Amino acid sequence: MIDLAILGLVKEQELHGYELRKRVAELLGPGRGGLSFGSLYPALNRLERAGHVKAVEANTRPPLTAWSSGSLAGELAAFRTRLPRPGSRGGRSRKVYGITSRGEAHLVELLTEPGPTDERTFALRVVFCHRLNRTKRLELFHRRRAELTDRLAELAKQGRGQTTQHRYLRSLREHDLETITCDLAWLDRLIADERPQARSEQEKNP
Amino acid sequence: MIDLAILGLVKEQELHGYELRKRVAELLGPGRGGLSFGSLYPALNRLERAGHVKAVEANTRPPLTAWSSGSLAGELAAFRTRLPRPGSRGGRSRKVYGITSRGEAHLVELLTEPGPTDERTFALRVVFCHRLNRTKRLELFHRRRAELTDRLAELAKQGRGQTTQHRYLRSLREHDLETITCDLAWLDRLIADERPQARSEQEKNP
DNA sequence: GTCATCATGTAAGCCGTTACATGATTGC
DNA sequence: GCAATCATGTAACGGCTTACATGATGAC
Repeated sequence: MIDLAILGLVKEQELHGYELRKRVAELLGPGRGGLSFGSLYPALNRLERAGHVKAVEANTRPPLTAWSSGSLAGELAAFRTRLPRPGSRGGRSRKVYGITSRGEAHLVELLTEPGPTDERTFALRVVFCHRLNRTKRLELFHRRRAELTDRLAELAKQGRGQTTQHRYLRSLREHDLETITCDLAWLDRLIADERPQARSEQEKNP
Repeated sequence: MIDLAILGLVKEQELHGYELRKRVAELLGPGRGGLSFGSLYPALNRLERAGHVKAVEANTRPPLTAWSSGSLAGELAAFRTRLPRPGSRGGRSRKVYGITSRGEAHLVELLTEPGPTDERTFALRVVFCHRLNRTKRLELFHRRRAELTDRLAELAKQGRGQTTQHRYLRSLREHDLETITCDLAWLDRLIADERPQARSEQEKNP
């Protein structure tokens, strides 16, 4: 989880820990919680030792990396202004990290590897899935879809068994059903949007 | 979390660890994961030391406790049949737990105490909220509702900021919005159903 | 000069998991 | 007799949090 978040973000732009934390929290969004320094900094050191990221010189002009279309421009600006003014002092207290080629490969692995995935991780995978080619991306979506239909089946199985659950359990199960159905519809939208013609349609009408 | 699950279940019926695990998994439902023995048994011992549960003699005829209307009857039967046949041998290898009055008080605390609550815990609280009076139950629902509207506000705030997020992040955010809205609608249904007249209406038309 | 914020880290602990060890009972 | 399941536990480890320690920079 944490590795995916870090690699995905430093691939987009060189960052230091403190800023990284903010970005992760923002990326995960409200309800999926944040990330504490106590886990972030050790993770960064670990990734550095593993050669997935490397410390780079704090760059006054961070490279404009490829969000699809100059997105995050406001934040890039904010990041720039927050840099120490050029002549303030020689030493930098911040440690800015960039991704290595090993790190890029690892990022793709983290996005691709199968096995059951929790909500947070899947959300991050979606956010960074533009790093994959369409085939791999569709695999990601379809694997998730299969997982959800399995849950749906299990839910239905449970429902057939005990008919006389009490009020609140019944209500919870109904809501579970709703939630999974909603998630499936979202996935189907994501999958449908991968059809090339759909994609260009969408770009025509924003 | 684990304490809530254990106390809630043993309050309904005296149970041993192995069976308890199954019930918890079933209660949480697919997608919210299960509970390993490695955490369950230590938790039971801890709760026993704390006087929240006590080991009782394995009872061939478990007391019919108050699900609203003889629910879970099938499972009670299953539990009964799985008991060692009366004359098989004197010793029992299973340790059956029942709740104590201290445990009952603690259960209400766990259902009532404020502070941010994760999905699993809230689900369990809903399942066991029939242990609370209507006032406390409504407080539970309203606290959750407030939490969700906060998230909604934060989501809206984020959306106003960066207009040019890329495709997949935008899609994720839209889905987050959908999900929270759906959760809120569910809560509103739960809250509405607590109106006395609504409740009796519902009992008339099942 | 002092207070908030930025910035990096370590240490202790919580809560859970997997893997292992052990043995009784049941079904065939 | 043997395998599957029932049943209880321990040990090691994982991943994350909180709390603590430290210090630079900027705003007023």
